[in-house]
Amino acid sequence: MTTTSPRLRALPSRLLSQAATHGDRLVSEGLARIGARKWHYAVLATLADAGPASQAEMSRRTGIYRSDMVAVLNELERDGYAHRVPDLDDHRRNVITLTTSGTARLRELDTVLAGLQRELLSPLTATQRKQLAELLTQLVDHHDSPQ
Amino acid sequence: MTTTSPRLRALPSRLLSQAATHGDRLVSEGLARIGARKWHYAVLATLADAGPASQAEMSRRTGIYRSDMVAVLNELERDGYAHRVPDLDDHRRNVITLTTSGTARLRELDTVLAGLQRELLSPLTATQRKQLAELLTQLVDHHDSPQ
DNA sequence: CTAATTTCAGTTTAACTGATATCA
DNA sequence: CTGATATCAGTTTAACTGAAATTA
Repeated sequence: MTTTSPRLRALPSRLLSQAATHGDRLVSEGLARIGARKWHYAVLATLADAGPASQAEMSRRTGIYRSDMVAVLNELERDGYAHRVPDLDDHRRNVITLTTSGTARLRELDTVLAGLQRELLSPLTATQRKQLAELLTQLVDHHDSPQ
Repeated sequence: MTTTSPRLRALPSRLLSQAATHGDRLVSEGLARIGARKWHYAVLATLADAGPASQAEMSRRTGIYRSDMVAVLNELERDGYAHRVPDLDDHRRNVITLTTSGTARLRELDTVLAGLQRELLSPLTATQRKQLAELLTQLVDHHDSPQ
């Protein structure tokens, strides 16, 4: 983009925005090539790491809006990666579970995503990548629970 | 947001996205309180730092689309912060210039923005802030001109 | 004729809100 | 009755595309 103004170039919020836009595009395009989207990964990874849950709970765990979660699960179910099963203990809920091919799909997405992250971070050394992750985690955690 | 999955939590592209979203919101809300938007700042700062230019050139310098630049300049002109003057040497162009009150407005925005950046980076030490800016600049520059 | 400029009108996508029906 | 859930329908905003009119 070749920003000309030094003040603009150095503005942290703008640097964050630009880096994030680039990362998002890289990830979106990379996942699109295998017919996936980042929300798919978020749901599959969260199911694998934190176990089955209701849609509302999945929404809280991933940050995807309850209303958008419906569409994501429709797609994952259509493709056979996740299942909705009515919760017998609480009939308002569905229990979302990972299928066997969902687990396989997650492995695939993990591999593809690892490559995309490597591409995104290619100008940085291993130490710098670790530094960046730590700094960003601090920012994000502070925002999640200031004080 | 309390992301539960370790893989999600550690994903650099997601950390970037979340930090950027938070920063953007902070900046947008902060600027809105004084009736400004980040595009206004981008244009005023670029005019001050790199001098008058045509709209197309301003678009290249700031990264704002030529089509969106029209609306931004309409607002800046309405508020008396910038002027459009027809270029006598090239009648396709307008020359955009900063007015006196535009310069004052820029000073105001600089102050407000500095406070917002401080808020955004509040969980980081001065050294960490410098580190973060350097790492992000490396990412952004590499994307602007890979190789 | 080709290319650049300003402008307008429009698309796409993500993030978000609100409301409804069902059930605890 | 209050509150949570799944779902649907819709808004808002930023990022982006396309094309027309003018001039180099």
